[in-house]
Amino acid sequence: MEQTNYSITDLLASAVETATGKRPNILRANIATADYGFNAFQLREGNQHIDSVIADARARIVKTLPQGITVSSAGTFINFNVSNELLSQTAGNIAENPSGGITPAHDKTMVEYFSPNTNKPAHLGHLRNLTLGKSLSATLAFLGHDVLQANLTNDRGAHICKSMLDYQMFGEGSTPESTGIKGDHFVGDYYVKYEKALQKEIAPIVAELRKKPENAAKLARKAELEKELKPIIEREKAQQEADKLAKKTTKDTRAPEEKMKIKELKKELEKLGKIDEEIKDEAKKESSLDKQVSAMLLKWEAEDPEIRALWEQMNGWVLGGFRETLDRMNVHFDVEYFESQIYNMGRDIVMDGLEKGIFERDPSGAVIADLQKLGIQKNEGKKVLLRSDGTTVYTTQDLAIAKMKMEDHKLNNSFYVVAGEQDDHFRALFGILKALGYEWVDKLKHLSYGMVELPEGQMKSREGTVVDVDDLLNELRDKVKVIAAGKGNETMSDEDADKIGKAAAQYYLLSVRPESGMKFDPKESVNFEGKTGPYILYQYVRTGKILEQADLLETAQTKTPVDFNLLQEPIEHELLLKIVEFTEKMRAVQKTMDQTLIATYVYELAQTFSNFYSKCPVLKGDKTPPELSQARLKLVEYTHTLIKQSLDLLAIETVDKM
RNA sequence: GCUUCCAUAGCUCAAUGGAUAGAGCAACGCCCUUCUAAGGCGAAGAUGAAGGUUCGAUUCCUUCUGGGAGCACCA
Repeated sequence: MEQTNYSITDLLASAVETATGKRPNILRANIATADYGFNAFQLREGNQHIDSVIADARARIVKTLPQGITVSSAGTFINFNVSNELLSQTAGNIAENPSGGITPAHDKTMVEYFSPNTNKPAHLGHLRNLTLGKSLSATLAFLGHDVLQANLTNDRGAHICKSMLDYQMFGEGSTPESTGIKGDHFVGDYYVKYEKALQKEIAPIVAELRKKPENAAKLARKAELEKELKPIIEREKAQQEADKLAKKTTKDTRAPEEKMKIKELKKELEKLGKIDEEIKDEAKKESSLDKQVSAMLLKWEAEDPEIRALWEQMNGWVLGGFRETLDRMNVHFDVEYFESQIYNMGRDIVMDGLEKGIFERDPSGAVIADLQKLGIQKNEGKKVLLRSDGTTVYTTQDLAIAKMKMEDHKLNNSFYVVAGEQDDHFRALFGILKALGYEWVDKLKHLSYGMVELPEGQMKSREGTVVDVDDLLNELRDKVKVIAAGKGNETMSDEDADKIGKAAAQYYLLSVRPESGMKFDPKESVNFEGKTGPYILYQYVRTGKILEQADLLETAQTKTPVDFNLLQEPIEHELLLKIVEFTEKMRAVQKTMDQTLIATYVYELAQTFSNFYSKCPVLKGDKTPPELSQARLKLVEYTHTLIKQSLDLLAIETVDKM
């Protein structure tokens, strides 16, 4: 029985392997005259001349190629052309069964993402996290994993007590219901108010501290340095800009001593730059508000009924707010962890490690892991696992959760979707687990992603420069409605507008490699034209519309086999090649776990389709004969299926009308 | 100071060690009597610097320059 073919590159690689004994890496051709190719250097043995390698290989390969494929060569490449017949057949197989060319994993895999704090609403960083986590989960499921989506809510600690304290003082019994404010925003407002009150309280203390001779001296020196360096830095910047424009590098003519001096001054300024923060931190020690927060945290830990009741009430509000946002993003977790329930766990793991001599006890009584000794990092570094008062820290809990996850759910893989700020934390966590001898540690993976930055720089909740997820989604939804109305569509539902707006945001966030940071300009970043979510949805709507009309027209389904040789337009060939690329892309995703590959692919597919759409009428009887119409209709059908499939993997919802 | 990530077109981003480094936005010029112009077509525009490995480097290695993030009793 012949095996169903899902991959042209498989066919090609196998043919070459049979012919030459070597399996080359087949790429899509970069030139117009060929479809696929590989560099013949891959076949070379020793110092054989490349031309004879090519001639020899071609002569052999031509005998092993399946029907519908021809071979040629150009430069150091051996190239192939594939018939539309064979491409269509493969495309049909993929559309029928998109994961057919993938070896399924049969793994049980957990994806932990979101991980919010219950003191403020979700912001843009969380949206990148949600988008990546949700998409990773969908992709893993497609690859055959049995996926458990998990969330760890950080619902206790000093930061939670801050909003509690402020509410206790000024809340006056108001609630999200009584004020009409969404729960997470309601609580977040108290968190912000607390921070403001704190700044106000410490202002006089800060003023006093600034007068202390040592601080005053530092501050004066800082001002002096700033004044001195400002013109120099401005000149350097201007020079760099000018060089960039002129595409050259101007030689730095300053004397070496001068350069050294400037460098040292810059370093000194950088150190002094922290003086303001240091003074504030010192002032906070005097703050009655911060003392009250600490007292409240102690009461919480002692399970004081009044504090616990307030905590439960406020957390309930926040979680209710999160639930709304998550529902809107279609995120549903299978497993929910709460820090309040696990923050005390992990002590036994640490004590066990201490007994075995893996950890050490600090003179102060704290238990620490020496990261250098454990071979986790080259340079000096220590991590506290139990505080000197015996209480646990973040790392302690994470040791416990990792173990709990692996053992309770018998996982084959455990992904943590967490921002790159915590790269060191995960390196240490995994290293410590390895030192403790847990053999499953290799199954833990940190999917790290970069910060989302605004044009003004990093988002800071205290400075009110955060982009709130709910606000952003609302703005996008409204913008979509305005655009739709401008195009004559006055009746678009809120639901569709919301889907299109979300697609814009999600696609933008998924179009950048996770590890790199990204800039987000609220005014410009989320467009609706060009390489965007709405563009892809628009092409999807077009495919759907054609298929719908075809259904209406062809009341009697033609049973004659479709003749794909009727497809003579270059763009039809290109579209087939793009459709068939789906399997290769998914194999790459399987290897790299990088969903942005899918984002790129689905855009290219949509773009190729759009080109096809403008050049090749499908259902215009006067221009397109029925047989050709039928063949083109198949291309539309395959495209429709694979855009939908790809968007599913990105966790982007589709609409039927735009 | 140490660790780590990054540097590609005016801007935002692509490119498993392979062919002429791709897109989108912005700016310029065309195309709606044609399945929805949130569209299509055209022209213009780039690998931070210097070395090294290789038949071949945006990709790997070293140094430099510039940016982000992190550096034990927060999470």
